[in-house]
Parts: sequence; structure tokens; C-alpha cells
Amino acid sequence: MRLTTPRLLERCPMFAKLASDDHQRIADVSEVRVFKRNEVIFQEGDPARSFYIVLDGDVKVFKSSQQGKEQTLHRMTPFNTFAEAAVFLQGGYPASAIALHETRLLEIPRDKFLDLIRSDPEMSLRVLASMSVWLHRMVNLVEDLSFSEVPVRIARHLIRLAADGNVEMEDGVTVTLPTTKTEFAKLVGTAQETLSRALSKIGDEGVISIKGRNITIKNAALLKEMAGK
Amino acid sequence: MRLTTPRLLERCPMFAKLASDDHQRIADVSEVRVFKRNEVIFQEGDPARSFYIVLDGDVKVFKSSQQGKEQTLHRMTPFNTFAEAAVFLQGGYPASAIALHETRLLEIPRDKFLDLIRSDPEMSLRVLASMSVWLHRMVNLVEDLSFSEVPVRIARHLIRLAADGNVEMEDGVTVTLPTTKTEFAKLVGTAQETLSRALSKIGDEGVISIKGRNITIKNAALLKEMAGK
DNA sequence: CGGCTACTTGACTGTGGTCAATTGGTGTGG
DNA sequence: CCACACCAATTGACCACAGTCAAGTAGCCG
Repeated sequence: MRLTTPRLLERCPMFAKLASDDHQRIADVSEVRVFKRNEVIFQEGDPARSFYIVLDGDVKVFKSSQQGKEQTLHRMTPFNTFAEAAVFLQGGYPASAIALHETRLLEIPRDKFLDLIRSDPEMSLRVLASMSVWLHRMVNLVEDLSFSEVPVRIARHLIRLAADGNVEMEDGVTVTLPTTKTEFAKLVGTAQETLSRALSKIGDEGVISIKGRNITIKNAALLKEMAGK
Repeated sequence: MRLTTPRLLERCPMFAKLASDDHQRIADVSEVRVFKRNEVIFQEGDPARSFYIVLDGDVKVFKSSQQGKEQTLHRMTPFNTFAEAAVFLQGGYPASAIALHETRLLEIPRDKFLDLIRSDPEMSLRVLASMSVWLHRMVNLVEDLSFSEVPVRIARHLIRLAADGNVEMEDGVTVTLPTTKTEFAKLVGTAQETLSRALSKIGDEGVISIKGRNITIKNAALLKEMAGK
């Protein structure tokens, strides 16, 4: 681990531009941790001791309600960072995080992370940049929840998934849901039943075809149309 | 203006701990701007040239939809900062801002702001802190929109308003809506008609009494109860 | 007083959430 | 290898919250 971590850091935007001995320095103060599928990384309210970088696998950051409902805030993939903001808030993590698959994370303790920022003004700018991205994501989520109905939100997420697979989105492209449709529903912010119905409907209209977790886009133009501006 | 600005900066968390000549330095690179009620400060998509500190008055930061609906993201009061994140994002401001009343803002140009951060590691930590607060607000908003129905959201906003007036919330306390009920509806994230009905209902239940923009809390315990955990 | 905006109230509709039953798929253990 | 169990997904029936449209009232300012 110690040997490979610096390499991986080069691919993470927040650390990409550092000298390689800086990478070693970060690797020295951090720890690689492995989480099994569905293993809890932290829960809302836990004291925010660390911030994280996804090295491998994927992580769901989410809010859950008293009644057991869930809203996914974001699904993190390799070289994304999360919980950087929690480090600056008292009151612990404002959301929970679990591994969606077997996942390797780089865990940087709170105070080491703060040292890092203090020691390097350029680093602090990159942390600010990554937090801005988070903020932007959350504002977009608010927008989606406030203004868009379920089918529109679904269309947008399908488009995003296609983009994540960095395939040009065109007729015939197949996107694969990262996990279950139940998870996808939590991402979209709806009930699984509603998702199921909405997907079939979109299928009936000839926009997509659904085979398990594989969704083939049959009419990309119409899908974009559905997703609105 | 030039004379009073440094004084005001002492009361802003982001700048409070600076030496007073730093305050003067900030005042020198920034500009005090006055906005009339309902005057637009910036619109979603505008290039993010500056970030702002509310000196006086109040500002609404909001998203609006194609169909003319609005969702208020936050109402800023004196010594709050906004648009700090936009400075780090390409694509311009992700939301719009207007003055709710006659308002004085300190406007700090993007590059001066970046200089400020680069020049002082402690400053960057404070900017990070203020962005964390924004992020936390947005996560809470997502939570509210996803999990809570309108009456609960209303109760929470009433409690927050009471807290803003830093009065201990107890029976008999009166909170005054900062502007119109229509605005309040946009803050809560609902239609004015729905707000109107919901408020009357809460009134009928004896929890509050409503006289125009003044809402008297008649049963604080019940109101907290309504707001949930 | 007129005119504008804010607000209220009524009637209706639709989206989507919940409960419940069924089917389908997958992995484990006998 | 099959049977069972478990979880994911689908489908049906129902309902309620809240949004929309419309009309009317109240309040405010010039």
C-alpha cells in the first residue's frame, strides 16, 4: 500500500499538482482502509475525525430519515473526495456514508488534513474547489427536487450515467446501473415502485429498453428532451 | 464608506480575527454597493466576478425554474457572506441573488479575494468554514424537501426565525416575517396557497396566531413537536 | 378613490407514496 | 443439483398531499 498510494494520488484532482515527495508525505499521514459491500464508513452525527478519497470501488453519501427513508446525496467513484466539509463543522458528519461495493479509501485524519491546508496555500485552493463542486451538486439536487418530476429526474440520471461511462450518448448505447434499482430510486429521490413504473413507461414510449440493470438508450434525442434544459 | 467599512468587518466571522490594517486592506480592494429593494445582484449564469458580504439589509439567494417557480436557497442577513463558492466554479453563478430590502453589500472582486486567500492560510480556513456552513445548509434543505411535509417545514422555519431574532422561543413570543408571505412560501418551498392554508390550520390548532406578518407563538412546545426531531 | 399587490378561500386534479401480493432472480446448504 | 430462502423487482389498488386554476377579499400607496 505504502508504495502504491503516492501513484494513485496523482490521479486525484486535489493532489494532482503536488510534488511526488508531497504525495509520500500524505501517504505517510494517511491510511488505506478497505470496506466490504454495504459496510458503514461513518454515520450522520459521528464525530468528523477524517476525510476520505475513494481509491477504488464506490461510496454512497446519504441522508436518512426517522421513518427509514433515504435520499442519496451523491455516489462517489474513484478519485472523488468526501467529508472534506465535515472537518470544518462541529456537530459531526451531516450525512452518512457506506460502501456500495468492496472499496478502498484513503483516510486522512482531520488534523493532518488541516496541517496540509495550512502548509500550502495552493492546497487550500484545491480543497475550496472540491467543496465548491460539492456545493454545486447539492444546489442542483435542491433544484431537481423542487422543480422536476420523477421522469425528468430519471432521464437526467440516465444521461449522467452515460456521461460517467464517458461514452458519447447516442442511440444504442447501454448504461448499466451501478447497483440495484432500489439504490437508483434513492438516488433519484423516489420510491422503488414509482421508479419501476416510470421506467416501464419510458420504455413503452420507445425511449429506452430495460434488461435487468442494463438500460439501452434507443432514442437519445428524446431522452435529452425529457430531461429538459 | 471607506472609514466605516473596516469597523464592520470586525463583526464578520470571516474577517473578525484579522489585524485592523488587514481590514483596511480589504476595504481598499473592495467596494460598498447599495441595492434597492428587489434589485438584482446577480443572476444564475452570470460570470462570477465577485463575492459578497452583507453589511446591511437582506438578500435572497434562489433558484428559479423555466416555469417561473422559485426556490429560495437562503436568506442572508448582515455579516453573512455569499457567492464565495461561485468564485471557484466555471460556468458562472449557480443561483441568483436579489436584495429583499434596501441593502448595502461589500463586493470583493474575484481575483482580490483569491489573493487574500493565497496570502493568508488562516483566511483560507475561514473561507472553508463559511463554505462548509453553506454546504450544510444545502444538505439540510435537501433533507427537508425529501423527507418533510409542508407543515413540518413551516414549523422549522418559524423556529428558525424566532432563533434569528435571538429571543428565547416560548409561549407569547411574536416573530415577524422578514417580507411577504409569498416570499416565505418560496423559502419553505411551497405554493403561496398551500402556505396560506397550512398556516391557518396551525392557527386553528392553537399553536400560533397570525396577524398579517406577525406570528405569535402560542404553544412553543407543540410547535417544536410539529417540527420533529 | 383607484389600482396594484398580497392574501385567502374554494374546487379540482394529478403525482407519487404506501400497502400488499406476486413474480423473478440468485446464492446457499442439504 | 435441487430446494429453499432471501432479496429485488413488478404490478395492482388506493389515497393524500399539495399544486393549479379561478374568484374574491384585504390592504397599501400614490
